[in-house]
Amino acid sequence: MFRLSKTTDYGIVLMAQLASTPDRSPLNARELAASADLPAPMVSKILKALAREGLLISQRGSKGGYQLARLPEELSVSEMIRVLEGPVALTDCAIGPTLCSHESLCAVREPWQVINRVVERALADVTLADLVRQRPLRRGALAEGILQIERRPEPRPERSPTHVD
Amino acid sequence: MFRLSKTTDYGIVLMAQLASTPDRSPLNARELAASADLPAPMVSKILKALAREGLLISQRGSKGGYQLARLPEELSVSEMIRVLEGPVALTDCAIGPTLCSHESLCAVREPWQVINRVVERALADVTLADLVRQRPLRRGALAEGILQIERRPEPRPERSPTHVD
DNA sequence: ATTTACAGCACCATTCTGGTCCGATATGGT
DNA sequence: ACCATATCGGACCAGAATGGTGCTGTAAAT
Repeated sequence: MFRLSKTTDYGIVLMAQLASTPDRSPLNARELAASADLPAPMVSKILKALAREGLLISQRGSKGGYQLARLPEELSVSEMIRVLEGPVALTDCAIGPTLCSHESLCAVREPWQVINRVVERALADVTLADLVRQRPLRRGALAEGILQIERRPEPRPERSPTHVD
Repeated sequence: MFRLSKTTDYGIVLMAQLASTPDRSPLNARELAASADLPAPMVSKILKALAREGLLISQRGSKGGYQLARLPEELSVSEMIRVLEGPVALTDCAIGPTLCSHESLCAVREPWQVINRVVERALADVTLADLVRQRPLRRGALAEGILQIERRPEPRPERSPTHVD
């Protein structure tokens, strides 16, 4: 269905939770799970991964917990996705050459790389700080595009297909 | 890994193949599978789905096959993805309200909807005609953004994390 | 009537995902 | 020193989704 995994979804919610806490004392996994209403073992697992990858700082022992490793302004959605989900690659050939055996035949490779870069940039342009703010977007060409989209709700009408799962 | 399914990937390649054939006589599943070097039963299944959803016109019997239902300029990548993969929804709450039980707690819902719209629009702005063309992009604010991205290869340097699978 | 080729559907193996659990280790407090 | 608290690093598991196959039926052309 072209969606992020729950792991990533939860992970970003947890990061946002950490970013929106006023003080910077570490929060432990149980507290975070409770305040986000997510399954505790799952939360624990995700936090571990985020710490291992350097997006969170972990503190062991009593009074331990997790803190953001950087300022919310310096943590992009793209990076969180990459850490939890792996690299953004809509198709195999979207990253680079010689990953797909059909290269010589397939004419669609290069356009995919462009599309991929657009999506990645859209995600890189939103930071954790934007997520916990009311009006979410600020800088960059794509942010401008976003605002334009918000103004005109349906620029090119496309019928919603009668798709059944 | 945040990627499209093979079904969608193949489907778009097949659509592109049909868009790039000079004459508009129908191509059958076997021919398409051979020229794209993809497993024939899989190709057949995907073409059926595309025809059922109205993106292709099927012709039965001998000399039958598949044709594009519309001009390549009128078939967007977003639509092909939606037909083959389902609606674009990066998270559960990205579409609308009351799909997620955490709404009252979660502060991240609205930003996700915006991000989702950006991604969807990026995909809606590229048509099948663009995919089979050399210089792929034309109109719209996002297309401009894409060209800008192409000019400056790495606008905001982000370290590539030492991620292992 | 025969051949060609799509339509629909059931089926299967493998992988991925969401979720759980446990022993080890580090820290703070008593 | 000891204990409670928490993270760390695994293994582990059930169920769903994915990629891929096969078969029967039906429409069209010769």
